[in-house]
Amino acid sequence: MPKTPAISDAEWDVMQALWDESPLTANDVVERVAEKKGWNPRTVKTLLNRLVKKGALGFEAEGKRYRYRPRVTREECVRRESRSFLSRVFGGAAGPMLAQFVREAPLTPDEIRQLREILDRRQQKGKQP
Amino acid sequence: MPKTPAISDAEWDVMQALWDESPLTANDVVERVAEKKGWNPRTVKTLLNRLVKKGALGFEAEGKRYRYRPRVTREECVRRESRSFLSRVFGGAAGPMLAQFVREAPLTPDEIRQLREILDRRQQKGKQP
DNA sequence: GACAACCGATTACATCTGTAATAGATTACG
DNA sequence: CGTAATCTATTACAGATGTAATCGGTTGTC
Repeated sequence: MPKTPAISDAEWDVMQALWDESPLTANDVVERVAEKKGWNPRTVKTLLNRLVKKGALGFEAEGKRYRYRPRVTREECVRRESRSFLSRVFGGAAGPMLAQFVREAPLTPDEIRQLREILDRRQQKGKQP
Repeated sequence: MPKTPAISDAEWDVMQALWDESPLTANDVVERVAEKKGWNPRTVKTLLNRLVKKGALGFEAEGKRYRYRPRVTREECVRRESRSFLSRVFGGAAGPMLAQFVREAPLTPDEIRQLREILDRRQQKGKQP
């Protein structure tokens, strides 16, 4: 497993676009994130470059342009960010964090049902060792 | 409501100490976080200073030393970080985020029960319009 | 073939962060 | 009192970040 590099706020937007669909050319990425974020296309190019340097993205040349694609999975990065968030803000205690969100986050009835199911399954697992 | 300033990783450790107990002198804070984090006491002083400048901490002089205390609540900051984390990593969708954590986070049976209860209450609320 | 358009590479630059060290004021000790 | 110890304030400094602009090569256009 390649260690997932640190990915900054702005860089996340670029990664998300490429996790949603890849490979993409720089311009493809610009189309998907630049206007949404109010960024200059140059800014997006810079971010792509940095992400390549960090090893988070790779690319193949296609004629004079590049086609970028992730070299780290979204899951790895999500896990890393989650751990970091959890330890920074909740001292690593998932329970209280979840309690807060489950109490306050906007959730559809369906999502509530799904979460209950997941918890049910976990509870069952715990019962029969 | 004072806008909560951005609080960096290292600064969170200092804030947590002061949210747990305040006011504290610089040395009190050093005692609580420096060794745990392997920081030089100077580093803690720097962080205290920056947090004062940011408006996250206030202090009263007590003789030649200061007694620091938070000027923003933990809740505000937690909410801010949570929103930021959620939108960066999960595009703002709390449902999937919770699903992932509820599936993978280490939770005690008791925590699982509590989460179920919270969900139950929310489900009830939804039923009676 | 000349010039414009486009692309990636390099450079810019102010902030923020992590991590201290030094300076200056003050106080406590001998 | 004078000197050392102790505080806070100021300064340091490299790396990360946000946000671009410029350089240099390639290509498409007339």
